[in-house]
Amino acid sequence: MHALIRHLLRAGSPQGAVTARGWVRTRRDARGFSFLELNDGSCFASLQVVVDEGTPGSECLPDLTTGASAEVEGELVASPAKGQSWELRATRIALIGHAGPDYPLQKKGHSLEFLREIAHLRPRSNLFGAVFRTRSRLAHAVHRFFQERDFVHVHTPIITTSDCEGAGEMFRVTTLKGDLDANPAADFFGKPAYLTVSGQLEAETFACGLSRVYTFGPTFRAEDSNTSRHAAEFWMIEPEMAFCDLAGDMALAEEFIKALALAMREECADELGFFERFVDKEVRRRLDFVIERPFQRVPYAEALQILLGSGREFAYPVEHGRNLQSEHERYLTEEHFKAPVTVFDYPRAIKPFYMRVNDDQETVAAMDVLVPGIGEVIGGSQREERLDQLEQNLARQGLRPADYWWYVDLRRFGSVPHAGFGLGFERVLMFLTGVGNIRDVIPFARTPGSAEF
RNA sequence: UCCAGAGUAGCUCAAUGGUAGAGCACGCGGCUGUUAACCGUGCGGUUGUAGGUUCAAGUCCUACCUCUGGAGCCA
Repeated sequence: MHALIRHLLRAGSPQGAVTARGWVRTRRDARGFSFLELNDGSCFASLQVVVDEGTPGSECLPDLTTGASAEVEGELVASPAKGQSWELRATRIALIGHAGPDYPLQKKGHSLEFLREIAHLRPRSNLFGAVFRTRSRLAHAVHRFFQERDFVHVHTPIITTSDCEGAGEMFRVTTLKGDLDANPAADFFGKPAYLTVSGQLEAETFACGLSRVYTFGPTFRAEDSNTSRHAAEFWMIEPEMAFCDLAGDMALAEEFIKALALAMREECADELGFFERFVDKEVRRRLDFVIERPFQRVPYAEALQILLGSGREFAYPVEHGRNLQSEHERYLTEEHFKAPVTVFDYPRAIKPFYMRVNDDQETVAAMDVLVPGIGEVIGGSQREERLDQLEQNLARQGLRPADYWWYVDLRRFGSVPHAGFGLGFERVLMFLTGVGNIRDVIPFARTPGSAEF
């Protein structure tokens, strides 16, 4: 394989006879020679190529316009000018792929909205190169975090027949034509099927056998929500631990967030510098905040007292039995505690059936991790492991135990306390990069009315 | 889905109801170990779509489409 530019730019000494391949960012012509900026996406920087008049292949120079692809052989030498320590002095140059004057990406910056319309070309821009290198490294960091702790990666199904999981509207998966509800038994799976909204219930079955598991895969919500934080298809990470209570769950969640922030700071340093300069000046400060400040834990009831006693006027009233609003969450983490915060023991009435009922019968062992700038990044709970209590919870929410027979079975055979949480990968990327729109941290966003690519 | 804002050249944006402009991109010429190069010059338009008001609409009115921000739902 030819050398990637990131390796060439890390050279410790001059090198003869190297080959670089990439896309032309810009060309500057001087008397008797030309400068080419060649970028291959392997790192943030481009390689400056110097092409003398008469170099073999230099007759293609007029075609080496912004966006064209090229191959350059030459010698890597120390650059005599400022701006780069190494440059490639070409001994042979060739055009690989032409890019005409209608190439949409220019040398100057583009708006994020415009780049979304050319999502097939935006990987060639500085910002999206940085975002997707970051996404790749952090995905790796996610796996490393769990693998180092003996978690087993489970590929939970994408297609599910579990309706009403309570996590939002679902996409129907069907091979039927016409009226889908006329005869569901004739459908491919013999009953209505959907794209998964969560792998949690399936992950619980594996935790109750392999002890510690996690999922990391695509998740689908058919909600007609049009915001900078929602996508119809996104990637979710859901660890699940047997023999674990809420305290253990919170500890893992806090450790996980810190580990990702640390990975961002240490393994994506170039990209972080770019995000800090051009995207969000506060991003590094937020990372340091999460890495260095100890997490604060506060029960929901106490959080309400803090909010009520704050003397602050909130747009939404603080009321027992209601979910905390984004503005409430941000007050707690940014102003009151000035630290990342884990709120736990939420009212039973606002949480789903699978969360474990506390002894007070009023609250459940649920927790949300809040960070500055974003609010909630993780939601999780200890699961209800007692058979009678789970059946009671299902009935209370109008669900039929028969529809959850295999989930209920876990409580009949060797049931154990267990707990887990869920975290949206794109939401975390937004927090770590400072990028403000979820459509810009996922390669090809699926949102209502939009699935072009 | 609700509320608000926006839609003018390839891109980013100007334009009191009265002759649609600039910068960048692109073409041509010049200059230069250049660095989002620079200087000159040229090209570039069904003003989102469809109606309406008016002597006259980019501008005012109505509907629709698309995008953005916020809300709800949530991850």
